[in-house]
Parts: sequence; C-alpha cells; structure tokens
Amino acid sequence: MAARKKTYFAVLGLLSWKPMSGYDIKKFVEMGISHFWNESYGQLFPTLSRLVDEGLATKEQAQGSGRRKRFLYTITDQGREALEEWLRAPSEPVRTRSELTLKFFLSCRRPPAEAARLLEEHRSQLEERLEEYTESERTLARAVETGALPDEVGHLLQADSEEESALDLRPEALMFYLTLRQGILVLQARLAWCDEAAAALKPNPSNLGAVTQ
Amino acid sequence: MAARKKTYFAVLGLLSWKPMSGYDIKKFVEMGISHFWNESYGQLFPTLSRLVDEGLATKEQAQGSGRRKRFLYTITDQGREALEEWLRAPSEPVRTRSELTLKFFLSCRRPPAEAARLLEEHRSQLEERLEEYTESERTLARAVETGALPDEVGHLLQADSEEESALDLRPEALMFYLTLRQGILVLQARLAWCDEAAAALKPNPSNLGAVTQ
DNA sequence: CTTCAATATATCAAACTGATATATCTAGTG
DNA sequence: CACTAGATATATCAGTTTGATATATTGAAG
Repeated sequence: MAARKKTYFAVLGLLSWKPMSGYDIKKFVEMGISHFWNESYGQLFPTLSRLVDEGLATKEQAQGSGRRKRFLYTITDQGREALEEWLRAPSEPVRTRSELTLKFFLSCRRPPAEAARLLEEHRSQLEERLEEYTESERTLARAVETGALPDEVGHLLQADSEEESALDLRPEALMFYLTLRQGILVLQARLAWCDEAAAALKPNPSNLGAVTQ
Repeated sequence: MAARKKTYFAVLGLLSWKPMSGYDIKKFVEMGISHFWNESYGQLFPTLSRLVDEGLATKEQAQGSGRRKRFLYTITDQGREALEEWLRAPSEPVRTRSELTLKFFLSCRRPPAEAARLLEEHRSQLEERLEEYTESERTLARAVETGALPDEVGHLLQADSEEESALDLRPEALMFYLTLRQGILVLQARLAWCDEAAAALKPNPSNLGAVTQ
C-alpha cells in the first residue's frame, strides 16, 4: 500500500472553498499556492472521478467559455465531513528533495570551483523566485485590507451569479498573504545559507571561526 | 514520460564516495542527509539493478556481518562520466508539499481555534526536528576539525581494509555540516513564520501594522 | 533459550509527475 | 478575412516514487 491520499484531500479542501473544474483547480494551485503545494493533471482527473464515485463530490456539466465542455465539481455534506476528519488528523512532516543541495554535497572531493558554481546556480534560482514572491506580496498585502485578490485566483472565488453582492474575500486574502510570507521567509533562509556556505568554502579558511559560530 | 531519474543519479553520486550496499545507501541517506534528500527501498533496489545493467556500476557479493548475504555496488568509470555530466546539467528547483501549510490555508473560514491549533502542531513538529539537528550540529562542528564523523555515517566512509591509514574525512564532515546548517536555517525560518502567522491571527488585529510590515 | 533489534534484500500496490494528445474558442496580426 | 498563438478545458500514459510489508539471518539482552 502506498501513501495517504494527499491529492484526494487537497482537492476536497479546495472544493470546500468553491465548486471548481479540474482546470480551475490546477490554475488555482499553480497561481495561488505553488509555494507550498502542487498538483498535476495526471492525478487531478482520476482523483475528481474518485471523489464523485465515493460520494464526496458531485459532477455537473457547466458553461465553459464559449461552447467548450466544462465540468464543475461540488463538495457534498459527506465530503465536508471527510474533510473535517482529515483536518483534525495528524499531518506528515514535509519531505524535501533538493537536487542542488545534493549536488553540492556530492561535490565534496571535486574541484572547488564546482561547489562554488552550484551555489551560484542555487542562489540565482532562489533570487528569481524571491522576486516573483516579493511582487505578489505587495499585491496581497493590499488585498488583505481590500479583499481585492489578483484576478488569476480572484475570479475563481467570486460568486458567479450575476448581480449578487460580491463576497468579502479578505479572510482568503489573509491566508494567501500569510502562506506567501512563509515562502518568502524560507527562500530568504536558503539564500542566507548560500552566503554562509560560500563563505565557508572560500580559499582562505579564516572561516573556521565563522563555521563553529 | 515522467521525470528525471533523480534517484538514479543520487545513488550514483553516493556510490562515487564509496562502494555501498542498498542497505548502506538507505542508512546513509536516512542518518546523514535526510534534511535534503530521501530514498525508499522500493526505488533503491530496482535502481541499483539498472545501474548495473547499464554499466554504470558493478555488483559483487561481499561479507555481510555474520553469514548474511550482502551485495556491494561499485561505480565504474562510465558511471563517473555519467555522474559528471549530471552534475553539470541544470537542476530542478525544489518542490514542496506541506500538508500542514495546506490545512492552515484551508482553515480560512473555519473556527479560529483551528488555525491556531494547526500552527501549534506545525511548531511542535518543527521544534522537535530542530532539536535533533542542533544536537547533530554540535557533533559535526567538531568533526569539521577532527574528521571524526558520527559512526552511523562514518563507518560507511572509512576504508574497510584492516591496517590501512584512516581516510581524512574532514572534507566530508564539512559538507555534512554545511548542508545541516541549511536544514537548520530553513527550520528556523519556518518557526519564525509560525510566530508571524499566529500574531496575525490574534483576536485583536492590531497586527494590521505588523502584517503590512 | 527466547525475544528483540539490527542487518540485509526484495517486491507490490498505490500515489504522483511530466509530457503529450485533443479540441474549442479568443484576440491579435497581416 | 485568414491565420496563428495562446488560453480554456479534459484526458491519458509511461515512468517515477512512496510506504508497507515479506523474508531471513545474526547479535545482544534478559
């Protein structure tokens, strides 16, 4: 047997916010919460079918833009119960697989330039992401007070019925903001590590003091 | 098609340090580098077979403790070439799936106590790990200067031939130390986030100033 | 002398990834 | 107006990874 059906409950959780299609969910995860979660189509569609089979969600045909087919999935009461149970259950710690850290580690007995190069690659990867996150952070900090989420995720959460009063999305905005802050803090920590590691590997190891603090 | 054979090259990389058995590799990863990497038996044994099939490693029967069967895998020249190529190739960024962060995010419209409880669970999970890491850090900081790695990993790296002069493992110790530092910095960042998030969710949101910095 | 933990290899179902196939509609370009 | 690129939308598949378990031997502790 394998694993704990993370996708299964993740999807259920997202449906508890709003009925969505498979495509919507993918976009939502990608645009909104990719710093701490991810889903692939290959897992998404089978999972949605399974949720329907097991009575935790319902599937209905909806209007896609134009004449495209589009299936909206809605959580059921039974689904909400299952979700709550999962929310209360103990959670797995994060498992990380960092290819760059592994390569760095392995470069131990190789020319010193190699470790340095890997740290540079690592740093530039992190900086690129940090820039994106910092950009989002500004938008979200405003959204926490106004409820105006960026459209990529906002349009999925807004009430679809025409004239209805717009939902107040400030609670959601706060969650987007806070979880993004986590992403930023972790990135900054990783960047700080790059500095530390680079310093420790500098040709002249006057660093030995620094290394042991 | 899927993926980039990370296990394949990870195993090859570890074998480039020292010939090992499947069990050794598992233990090495678990004891030594689990803060940034992990491998499961289910992937390890098939991968080892494949490395042998493709000429990147050789398999030979060796003496297990007592009369147990034990297979030692040794990297070949072709293996070293393939490894170097991989080391130079661009690397995938880390993808994280944090169950606790997801639950926290989803708890948006639920009783506030729930988000608080999840943050507490998160914090205690992180603190537990941080304690272990901090313990290791002390040992490794010493090992950086003496080369005396903790036995769990050290015995795998020491020359097996009886009277041979012991290898100087200080370069390896430095890598263990530095990558562990990464793990510590990231844990600390996550803990700092728990504080930040808890503060932002405190009943009286005099935090709005704090939230927007 | 028995039971427990460590050593050691191996396999499997289930979960997950990354790529790709298919098709429709929208907007912009020449 | 025709063409094309990109967004919308569902779906599948091979390859990768996980977590659990099966099996067997040995060493140490009680």
